[in-house]
Amino acid sequence: MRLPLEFYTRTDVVQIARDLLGKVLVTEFDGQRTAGIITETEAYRAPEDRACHAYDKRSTARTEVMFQEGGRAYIYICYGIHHLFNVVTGHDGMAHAVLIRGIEPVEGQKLMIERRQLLGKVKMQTVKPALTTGPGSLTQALGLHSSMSGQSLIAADAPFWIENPGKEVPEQDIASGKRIGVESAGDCAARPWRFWLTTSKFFKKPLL
DNA sequence: CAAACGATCGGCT
DNA sequence: GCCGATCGTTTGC
Repeated sequence: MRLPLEFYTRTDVVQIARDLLGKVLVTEFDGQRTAGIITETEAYRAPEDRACHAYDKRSTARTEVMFQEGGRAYIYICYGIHHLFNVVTGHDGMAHAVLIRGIEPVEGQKLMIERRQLLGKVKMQTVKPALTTGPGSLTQALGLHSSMSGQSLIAADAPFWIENPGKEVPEQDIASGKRIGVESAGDCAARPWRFWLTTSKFFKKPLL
């Protein structure tokens, strides 16, 4: 079943980042469906988290969606090329989000490979970790785009959503460490707000 | 209006 | 392990 609004509007974004591991991210539009188990996440928590785009309550045209009620997508472009997918959480005005950094394909693998060849100019022919590991890679595989930022994950006609497959992820299968690429965030850089499923091969290497 | 800067990726050494 | 690509957003003058 799809995760309900109440899953996203909880106030502890770090807990939500943990809870998203093992859940299934599904995209379905233009008659094409792809899905993958979420294997790696990072929590971002404005206003005091310097690594967050909405740090110090900074609201711009780009980050405005982060301030809305949880249960939407915040998708932005990084390094001019990569579209990074985040799940907005918390109440209206909170500016919390979880970056999805890795998925393990479970549906539409062929389509994922086609999209990666087209958008990422990779020559991959089979499913392997590089297909959907890394925040910029999984959005290509799932067909997600920054133009979809602000879309609801709850609406009946949503083009993408997250499902609960029903099986619990054992606590011992979850590891945590520093977030990646946020060295300039001062003391916030040390926060262990990155989580991954140790039972999967679909997460990035740095383990601390 | 100009300039610097990324929550990265993939190829090559 | 290192390095260049690439461009929308933000910030500074």
